[in-house]
Amino acid sequence: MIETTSSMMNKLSQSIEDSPAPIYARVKQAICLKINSGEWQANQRVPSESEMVKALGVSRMTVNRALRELTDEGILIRQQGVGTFVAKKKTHSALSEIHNIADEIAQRGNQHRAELIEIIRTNASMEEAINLSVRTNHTIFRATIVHFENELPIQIEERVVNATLAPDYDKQDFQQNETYDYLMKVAPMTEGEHLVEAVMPSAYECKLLQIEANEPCLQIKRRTWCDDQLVTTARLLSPSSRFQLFGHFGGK
Amino acid sequence: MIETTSSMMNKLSQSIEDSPAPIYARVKQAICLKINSGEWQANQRVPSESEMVKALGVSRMTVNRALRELTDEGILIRQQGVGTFVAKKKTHSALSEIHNIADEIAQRGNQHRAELIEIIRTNASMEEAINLSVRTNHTIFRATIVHFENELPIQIEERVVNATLAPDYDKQDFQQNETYDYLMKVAPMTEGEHLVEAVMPSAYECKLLQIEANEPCLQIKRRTWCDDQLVTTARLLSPSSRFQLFGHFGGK
DNA sequence: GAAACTATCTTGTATATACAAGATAAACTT
DNA sequence: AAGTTTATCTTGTATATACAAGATAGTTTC
Repeated sequence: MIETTSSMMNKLSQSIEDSPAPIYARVKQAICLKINSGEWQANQRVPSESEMVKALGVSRMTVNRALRELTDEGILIRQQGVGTFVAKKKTHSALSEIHNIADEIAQRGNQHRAELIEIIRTNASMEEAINLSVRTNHTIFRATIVHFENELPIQIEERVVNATLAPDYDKQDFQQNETYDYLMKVAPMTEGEHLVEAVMPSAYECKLLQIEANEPCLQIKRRTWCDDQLVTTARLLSPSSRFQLFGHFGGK
Repeated sequence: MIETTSSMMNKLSQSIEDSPAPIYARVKQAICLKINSGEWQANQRVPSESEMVKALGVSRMTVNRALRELTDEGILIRQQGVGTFVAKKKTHSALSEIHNIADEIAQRGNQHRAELIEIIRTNASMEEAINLSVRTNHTIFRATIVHFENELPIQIEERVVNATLAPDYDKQDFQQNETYDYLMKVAPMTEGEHLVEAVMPSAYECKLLQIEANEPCLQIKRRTWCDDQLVTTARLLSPSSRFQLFGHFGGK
């Protein structure tokens, strides 16, 4: 069956019903929904601007902005005189998916164990708590955890958690690494960023990691948000001999 | 001396003289020039849209597009009802994008220069040439390049290139970093992977990078393919004080 | 048949206009 | 003096209109 343009637009017009978001953003959402649901496949052509104008009842400039921004974001590909097409999904680096070291270790078939060194509940800005230039004056948890792979220390986790969003963080079982699942449950991460550096560990950190003083470490600072609210920040420190980051891009 | 708005716009109007690029792009360029030259400092307020309209003789929507895109790119910060400000310069690299250090440095508004230390054409397996467990028995180029940001060494690039796919690699201008464009031209990368580690540089590498012997470095090993053929492998070494990896996921 | 032209589709840009909404300082009221 | 209103600045969005320019299919011309 050949899908006609009108059938392509079926639910598109319903999905931009009135909501607080601006129109161009709703148009973007509606298009993303079509793509993510699989209804609009990669390389497939999407309706032209004028068709969307007719179907959605908005002006062409509004549709144009939505399509242009999605093109900038790599979701669509446009060619003057030809049309607009769904871009192939970019497989971005596994770096963005290593949120949970326990899962990674399990995936390697090794045994994971976490050791809670310290956890405190305090009232401090996130900025004070971890050097990532963020301002929130909430009650926070500050935890230090050491992760083991087959009883060998592989990572120090210094985590700061927004206690307003995750009030029961300290009641989780740290040894079984329930903390990650708990955080995802109470405040599913919608946005995040990380900073990767090479650093020399302090003497105390060397002791925790059971490494020589001259071994460099990979440090990952990560911040994750849920709907514009900072949920948690983390500083992850791993000795280079036991931890590497691997990423893959392009291809299938 | 207080800088008046009119003096802020002095050369701005001259710099968008007619050229092939669209007007909004020329407005963006002119603003970037002001920022990169240091005339508009970080956190400083820039002229309002209506002021730019008057000064440049273009419509407000065109100025708005230029400012909006620069905001999306993290160059500017806008606040409704208040104004537009120069954002603090970000000194990190985007991890999700393909690495071309020259472009990244240019994007930061800094000057890039590359120095070719050595290039040889030889017959060896890629596996021998760089320790990444890859087998190809082709003729290869092996080059060592040092990249400078504002005359400060920021990265050592040890590159191995498949000479069958890129026969004229050694004829490119290394100082101008034509090599990246050349590789993309002869064998557009369709797939790649990278491995990130923290390492201690050798004495020779410290000398090339002009750093102390105890400074850890971020090492990125990268392999890129074009249609299942290995095009090039690279080992990129950057001192932690001058180079960080940055990644962003989720959100818009 | 081949080349040139044309109509018509597409996206890309530029403009004027309009109103909404956030922020701020001055003016006003109590 | 303290709070309220108002005027006015800012950015944010939505629209209609217009023309430019790339691509393509069909038509005409030679």
